[in-house]
Amino acid sequence: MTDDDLVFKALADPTRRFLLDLLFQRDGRTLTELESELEMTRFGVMKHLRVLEDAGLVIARRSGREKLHFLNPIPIQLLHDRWIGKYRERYASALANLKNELEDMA
Amino acid sequence: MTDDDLVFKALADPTRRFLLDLLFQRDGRTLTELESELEMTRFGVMKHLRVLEDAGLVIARRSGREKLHFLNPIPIQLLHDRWIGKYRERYASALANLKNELEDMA
DNA sequence: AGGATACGTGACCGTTTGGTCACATGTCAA
DNA sequence: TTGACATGTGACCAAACGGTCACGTATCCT
Repeated sequence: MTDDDLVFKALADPTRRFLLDLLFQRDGRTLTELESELEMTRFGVMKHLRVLEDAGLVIARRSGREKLHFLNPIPIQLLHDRWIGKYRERYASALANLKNELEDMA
Repeated sequence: MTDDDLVFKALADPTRRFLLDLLFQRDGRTLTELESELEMTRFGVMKHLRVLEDAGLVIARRSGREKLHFLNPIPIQLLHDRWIGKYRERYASALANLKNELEDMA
């Protein structure tokens, strides 16, 4: 499985995107803290965090008996650079074409 | 299921991303034409195209006995605007912070 | 020391997903 | 009009996924 695929798959679940949002608001939270924001058992949240870690979207650091979770925006940046960007360019050129057609009609 | 979720889920499969790439190269292809590029039966490809259509990433038009498929970059643009963009900003500011720290060390 | 706290593992289970197939419908062209 | 072609439907199956639970380990605090 390629890196991009891990990231795309990780982003495919709404609970995981919500976790990213939580960490976006405030970093360095523990598992129990994140769990308290979700209607789900600790184990479910743990599994999701695992997927996010494997994709590199979350980086965790042990501190005593706690595990602190941090957001890593770099995979999303890379995804954008080598995949999403080109489709946005097409969107832009599509808009430009439409603009030209409208002007030709006038 | 929200629109964003449909798009994320559609993008989560490598075969579907490959189909988008094919349509990005050249639009308006028929199902059989797309099938010939994949190691998969026609039915598998049909299912994937269905998912892409439901997410709005592909728009199809019937022409006689053929069905022509077109790429629609707008959902990706929207996804970027209201989701991916903010994580890229954090990436940018993280880079800026790193730069500052390096300069302070000098 | 010992109880409370925070996290981890493996098994388990229902649902979704990716893929195939038999069969059916609509369309073109001689 | 008949045969070849292009797409569609529903059933089916194995694998992956989302989620829970019983149990276990490490750490803190008094």
